[in-house]
Amino acid sequence: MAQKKKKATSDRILNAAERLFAQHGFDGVTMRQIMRAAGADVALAYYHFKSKRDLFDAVMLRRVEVVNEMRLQALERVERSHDKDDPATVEEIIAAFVHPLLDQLARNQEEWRHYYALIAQINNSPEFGGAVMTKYFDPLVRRFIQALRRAMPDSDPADIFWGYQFLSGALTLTFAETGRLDNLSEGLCRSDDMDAANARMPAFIAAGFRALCMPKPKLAQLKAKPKKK
Amino acid sequence: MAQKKKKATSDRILNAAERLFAQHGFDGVTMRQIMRAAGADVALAYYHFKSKRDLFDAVMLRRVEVVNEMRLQALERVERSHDKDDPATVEEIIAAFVHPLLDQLARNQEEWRHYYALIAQINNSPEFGGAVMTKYFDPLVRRFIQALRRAMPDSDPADIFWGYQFLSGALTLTFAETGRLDNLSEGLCRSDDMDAANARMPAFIAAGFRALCMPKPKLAQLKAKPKKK
DNA sequence: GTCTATACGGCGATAGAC
DNA sequence: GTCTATCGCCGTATAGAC
Repeated sequence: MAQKKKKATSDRILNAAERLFAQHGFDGVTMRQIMRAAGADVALAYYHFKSKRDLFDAVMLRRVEVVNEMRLQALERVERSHDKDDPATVEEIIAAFVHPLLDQLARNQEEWRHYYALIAQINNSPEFGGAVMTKYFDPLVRRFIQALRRAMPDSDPADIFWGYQFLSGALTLTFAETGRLDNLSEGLCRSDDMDAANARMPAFIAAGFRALCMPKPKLAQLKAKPKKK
Repeated sequence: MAQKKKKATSDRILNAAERLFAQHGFDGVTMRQIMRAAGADVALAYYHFKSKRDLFDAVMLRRVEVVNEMRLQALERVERSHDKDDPATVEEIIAAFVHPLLDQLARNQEEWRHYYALIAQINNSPEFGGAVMTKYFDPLVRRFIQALRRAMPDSDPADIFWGYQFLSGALTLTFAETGRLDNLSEGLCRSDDMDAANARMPAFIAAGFRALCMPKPKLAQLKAKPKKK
């Protein structure tokens, strides 16, 4: 029961921290606010997590393995259904990258939305963005980039990296749920409508990749004499 | 000379604040740090700008009219070179939205890069994102969305708004210059290479819009009998 | 316009009783 | 595991001399 209670408390701390970090940023929140929201004393945060920065890392770590595993499995499922003569399409690869995230968010909104909003902030922060995103996500991203390269074998690698940059920005802004889309569309679209995002993003992004990596002149040239470089 | 000096000081404060807000976020910076970087006393910040939040707004305002005016003129130039029978293309409209920003950044990097990085953070922040971006940018954005609607007259308005959301995310992450692209590509691409971004973004985004708003069945139908609607 | 001095509260973090 | 008490420091902001 001591163990059970420990788990419950540290989870409550993580939940409160996740929500508040996502809403106000790392520096926009104090440990006292977090612990007030968690319903426990400040000292307990330091007992469980040692420091504010370590608490932040714990918040990041808790969910990252779950989503990355889902996405890896989605990619492997796509790859298993193809082979060398029939490579996976760009659409399928992008969908494997995007859908598990948006599905999770659509189904488990209350539990996951703050985590996603936090990722959106981190991804665009010069202070954390480079290092934290690289650390937690790039191993998986490299696998997806390899898959994209196989799907577009004559593309310039730089085009694929830039395409990933655009994908990453589009995806994380969708996570941010800032309400701007709601304002702009005067209520026609809602930032938190993940079904709407899910239905549109893979088509949008895949078309972008194709235009970037396989523009029509190149495509024609490619058909005429393949494997030019 | 008193006036001259006043301008010089408040500009130095704005420059220091812009850089530090962009690097660490609004709450990640203190007035003392800003004024140390500006080489003046803390009290002067309050004399010139009244409060930290007002200083932030002044930082935002200083440049926003410049960039929005450039983008508006680029759009009007595009529209003037077309008419009802020959509407502007999606590529041209997106380029008018994106190019002035990236050009400015490529040419005046030292002066403008921190401002852009700040926009990237704001756009993805639940706390400021919705309100601040709406306030400063949405009037212009509405004009671009009207132009896009004219370029794709049979599209679902919701598709255009979601496309804009993806565009906005891709654009601002490119501004953030977090260094993640550098890590991921192992030096092949550089986050601050605005020529590379400039060359790729309009093609990528325009293709995305087209796939979203004018999927092939619709496109064929459109070609078969133009001037529908 | 600029600086000195200062107000008052909240910050992250820890020691130690229970 | 949990709470009380406390440390030393720094936050935003202002009053008033020059």
